[in-house]
Parts: sequence; C-alpha cells; structure tokens
Amino acid sequence: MVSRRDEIVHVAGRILESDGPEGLTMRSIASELGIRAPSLYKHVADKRELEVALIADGFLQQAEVFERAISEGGEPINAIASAYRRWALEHPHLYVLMNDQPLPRDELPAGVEQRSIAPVLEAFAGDRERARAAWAFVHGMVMLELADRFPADADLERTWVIGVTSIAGLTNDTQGGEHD
Amino acid sequence: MVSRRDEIVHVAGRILESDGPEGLTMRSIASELGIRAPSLYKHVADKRELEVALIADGFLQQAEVFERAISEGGEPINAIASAYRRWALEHPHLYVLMNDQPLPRDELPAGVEQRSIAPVLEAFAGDRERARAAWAFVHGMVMLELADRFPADADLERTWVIGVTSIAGLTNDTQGGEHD
DNA sequence: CTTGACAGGCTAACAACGTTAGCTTAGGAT
DNA sequence: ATCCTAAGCTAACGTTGTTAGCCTGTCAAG
Repeated sequence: MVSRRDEIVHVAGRILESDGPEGLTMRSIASELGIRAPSLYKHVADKRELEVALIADGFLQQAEVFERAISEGGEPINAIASAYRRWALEHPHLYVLMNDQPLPRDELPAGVEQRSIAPVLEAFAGDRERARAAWAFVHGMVMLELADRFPADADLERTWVIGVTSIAGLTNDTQGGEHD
Repeated sequence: MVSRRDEIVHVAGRILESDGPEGLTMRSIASELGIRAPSLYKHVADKRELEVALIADGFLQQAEVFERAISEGGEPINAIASAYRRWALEHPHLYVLMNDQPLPRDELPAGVEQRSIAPVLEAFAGDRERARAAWAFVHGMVMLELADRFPADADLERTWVIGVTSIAGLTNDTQGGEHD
C-alpha cells in the first residue's frame, strides 16, 4: 500500500524530471495531487525532506543500474562508467540534485550511499584512489555536458574514451567490445 | 573612474564570496551600498546581468592565473591543473556560479572564455580531446570537493595525482617538475 | 448510538525574494 | 530661468516556502 507521502514523493519526482528544479514548487506538487500546498505539510516536514527522499531514491536507482552493468559481464570499469553516464544523462535534474550539494548523510536511509558505491569499488578491485579519480572524471564530464559547457563541435565520445581509458589504465581497444 | 555599476558588481562579488549564493540578494547588495534594492535597477537590468558580470570577471581572473602558472615554467599540464584547482577552492561560490549553468556566451564580453581556455590548450599542445578530458577530471574533482562528497578520510592529494598524471600521460615522478 | 480523537484537507497570512511603477530631487546644460 | 536627466525613494505585485488555525469525515471506545 502506498502512503500518501509516497504519492507526494512520486509526483515530486515526475515534476522534477519534466520541469526541472524551478518547476518543483510545493504548489505545483499539491496542484498535481488536487490539493493545496499547505496540506503537503501533513505528510512531509518541509521541501527539503522531499528532496532528500528523491535523492535517496536516485541512489537506489543508480545502485541497481550499476549492479546490472557489472553482472552483464565485459570489462567492468568501462561498463560501470558508461552506465553511470547514461543514467545521469537520462535523469539530468535528479542527477544534479543528488550531486550539487553536500550529501545529507544523516537523513538518508542507512547504506544507500554505500550500496551505490560498492559496484564501483568492485570494478576497481578495491583501489579507492583510482576509483575516486575515475568518479571525478565521469562526474565532471557529465556535469559539463549537462551544463552545456562544451563547444557544439566537441567530440565528446572521443573525450569520454580518452578519460575512461586513461584513468582505468586500459587500452583503447577495450572500448571496442562495447557499443554506445 | 569607477562607475556606480562597477561598484555594484564589486559589492555583489564580495557578498557572493562571503555569504554564498543565498546571501546574494538585491536587497543585501543595496543595503551594503546604503541604498534600496529598486535603485539598483537604475544601473543594472536585472540580477542575472549582475551574475553575468561576476562570471565574466571570474574568467578574467582564471585567465591571469593560468597564464602566470604557465609562465612560471615547469611541466605545464600539472602547473595549470594545480592552478585551476587552487583558484576554484579559493573562490568556491564564484566557481560554482561560473560552472553549474549553461554559459551565457552571448552576454559575455567577447573572447573572455577563449582567453581562459587558451593556456590550457597550449599546455596540451592542441590536443583538444585530451584537454577536455583533463578539464572534466579537474572540474569533477573540484565540484565533488566543494560539495563535500568525498569521505572524510579520503586521500584527495593521491586521487588528484592519479587523475592528472593518468590523463596527461605523465608519470608520477613528473609531479616533481620533470617531463619525458 | 454517542462521543471524541485524529487524519487530512482547507483558507488566510507571513516573510523574503525579484521586480515594476511612479514620485522626488540635485546638478548641469541650454 | 528653465528643463533634462541621473539616481535615489516608497509602495506594491506576484511568487516562493511555511505557519496558524479551522473544518470535516472516519472510526474506535464507551
């Protein structure tokens, strides 16, 4: 059974993806549900709590995507990096919401962050520093793409391959097996 | 001679750095100048124009920093990457303002973006794709640091060296100052 | 049954934000 | 002397998140 709170979070997620953060207002959420904004506060402490719920859900989605990417075999670093980028570009507003502010670790369900990180660490065979460097590259790449910061004629696929292979310590050929 | 507009932009910059984007309101800027918010509109079309002016100034600052970093000799990629990171961490709010949204290229003074990019391209000997990959890593690294996303015990210096040397195609020793 | 709690809606309103309209006033040019 | 303009002002509007306080339907306990 879905609580009213879950309904609200779900609607908020839909509005975030379709209208971006500017469109996500307490009034727009309420309106979508056929009620008034103040009524939302019967179910949620404040807007921040809603955002945190969306962030937590985003981590769960990421974790699933990463786990699937690894389980499908192939070179794991490349698989997980591609899955990361694809998910981010498919959920741009949620991705930014999750990453442009300090993580509210206290308010997040336990283990949520850990679970989404685990497959990455696995792909890097426990080399945390290299994993973090790769994360930084992938994150930077995605953020710059989302902010439309690259020139229109930039060859992003080539940039991507260079970055991933360099940091992962792979050869370009390793990319060959994959599509995308 | 400093126009009133320049004064306003200057004050806005100070407030942005000290109080962050939340503190940067038309009323706070006006108050700092001893006037009322609506009076600002005699000098500036809207808040966005103020932000664009701050962004343009940020690019100029970056350009100077990069040019100096290169002119000081040593391995240029490492020099410029370190300068980039240092500047970003010293001007966190301005850095985010400059990078978390599509560049208002039309409203920016001509050549401003180009001038800040030129030293980077030079360091990479014109290899645009590799330069962009390096940019993505450095940007991602800085954004994750600013958003406090790394675990407290993370060895960010090591992560940094791994990322920079991998993408630049250098060895760890090159950090010392030598090059192939 | 009646009663009473409470879940979940409502309206009115507040403060802060960016912004507009319209008034005033000091200084300089005609 | 007169007029224009630059640059200030107050009042106000619409939007945002949020609070206070009220109402009402449902449902369990007496």
